[in-house]
Amino acid sequence: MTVVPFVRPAAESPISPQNDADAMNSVLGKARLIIESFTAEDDVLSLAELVRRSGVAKASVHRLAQELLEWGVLERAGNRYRLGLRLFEIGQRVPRQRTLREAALPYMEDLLIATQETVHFAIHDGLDVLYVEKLVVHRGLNKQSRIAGRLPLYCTATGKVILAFASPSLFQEVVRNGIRPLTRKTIVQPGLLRAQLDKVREDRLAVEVEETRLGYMSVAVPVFTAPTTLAGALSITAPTCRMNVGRFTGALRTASLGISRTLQSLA
Amino acid sequence: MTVVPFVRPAAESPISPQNDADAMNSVLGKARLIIESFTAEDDVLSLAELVRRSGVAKASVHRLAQELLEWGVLERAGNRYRLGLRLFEIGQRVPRQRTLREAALPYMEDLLIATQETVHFAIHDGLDVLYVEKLVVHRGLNKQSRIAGRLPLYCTATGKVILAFASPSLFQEVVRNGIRPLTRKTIVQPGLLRAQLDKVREDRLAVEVEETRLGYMSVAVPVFTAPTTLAGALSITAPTCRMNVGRFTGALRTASLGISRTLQSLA
DNA sequence: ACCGAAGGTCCACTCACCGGAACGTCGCCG
DNA sequence: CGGCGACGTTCCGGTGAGTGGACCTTCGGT
Repeated sequence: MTVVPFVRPAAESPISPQNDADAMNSVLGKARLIIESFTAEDDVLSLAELVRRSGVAKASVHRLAQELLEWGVLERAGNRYRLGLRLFEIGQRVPRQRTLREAALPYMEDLLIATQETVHFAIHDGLDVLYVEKLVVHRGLNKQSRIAGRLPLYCTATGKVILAFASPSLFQEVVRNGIRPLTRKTIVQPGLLRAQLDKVREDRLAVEVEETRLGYMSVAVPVFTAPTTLAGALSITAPTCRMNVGRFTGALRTASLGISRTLQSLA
Repeated sequence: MTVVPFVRPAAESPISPQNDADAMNSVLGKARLIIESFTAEDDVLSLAELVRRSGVAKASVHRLAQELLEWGVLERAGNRYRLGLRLFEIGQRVPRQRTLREAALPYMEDLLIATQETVHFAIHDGLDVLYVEKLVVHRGLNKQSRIAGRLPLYCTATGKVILAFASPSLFQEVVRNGIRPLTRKTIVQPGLLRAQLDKVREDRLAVEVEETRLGYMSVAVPVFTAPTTLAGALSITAPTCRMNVGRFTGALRTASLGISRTLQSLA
């Protein structure tokens, strides 16, 4: 059995300021602590591990787990627990995600075929980009990003698009929150970043060069629901050597227009 | 404002036997009733509508909604509610769905390119198939199936695969539960269905001809995690006139083997 | 001005929830 | 073998989180 350290990193968690302070004297708070004990890496947890991670009393975890089990939000795996299918099912009903995905997916497939590189569609959530959809070409083994994964706004091409078209206060908040470099190429000077964002707004195009991961770069364009309102950003990521900004930008622009049109027609 | 009838259909709901009987005297039960008030069609609900649909007292719905709002499980849209992004995010962490999706998606893209028809990956859940992933070619406007959507086991190609390789008791349960035809071509005689399933097991191939929707048919093949254990089923759906069983079967078999290999390698 | 229906708030009662403690079981080690 | 620690599970009495009826305000229609 894998030994798990007592404290969770809890550094990147954008969930809430009071992580376990007063969330505990409400049933929903406890349920939340239990459910959020699962991560993409540790997806099967024993009761004892749940107790440790959530900080909820053992008897309570046990009782709540039974109830979540009956609901289908949790499942048993041996005598350990994992998140259940019902959660996936409900998660797919989320309107923001569903409409964007339905509109974007066909165009993303076109992009994938045309470029043979990884395609992302990301939206704004807190201080991160949240990947709503991602398509990879065969054997592109990248554990870097995953669907519903998060990355900072400041070091991704999609994030720069979102920052560029969002209110200036978001940029300030990002700076105030601190820019932690992911690679030695990550842009950490707020002034430099701001200058880039001005250019992004003008060109309707953002680029990120090995700022998230060495050896890889991305290009992103905005996707609008209405002429003024940004829905999200569409990007292509490729090894720096294979990147062809000009060609990819054209393909991205075409796809972005198609998605915008689809979104507006079904609104 | 749309008028909503007081009682929900509640016919197809595989959620639970006691729909609102004693689920109400537990916080989680109430939260469940509230969350499951949202459907793919009615995805934005007012407080009053939530009260009507869930059957929970107004003050309680209000209080719980605030808490779910803070969590991000619900979002506000004006002064109405909808399911929130956090739910999508958590839903994508569900292991069963995530590993299958990651393994299957690239091969499904190949299938889409090769056939230019709708591709489904479905798994078994209760008496239904649950679509884990779905790819459609451009402008294939089909509201019939959607990701995380459900259809009965007995009238889908994927469902027949699952029935064929599951324990016989599942077939009995399906029959006992009653076979309601979706079209006039849906097979309703248990004997006939059982004979088909025997053939499916032998051929490792299932076909459905306009049994779900007139004008459309599907072909499905099994996907195994281990030589004995079924992971799910992979299918292609097309208008009857365009269907080419022979060619599509070959493509499906290839993809199925690829997915199986990927699944086994990362297990 | 009146009405009905909506969202939101209040508050005293009470029962669902809590969690410490105890129990049965497993695997490990001396 | 027998003791030990860690685990999953169950029990039960006290209590405060949760409850929901009543109430207030706002808004749109007549």
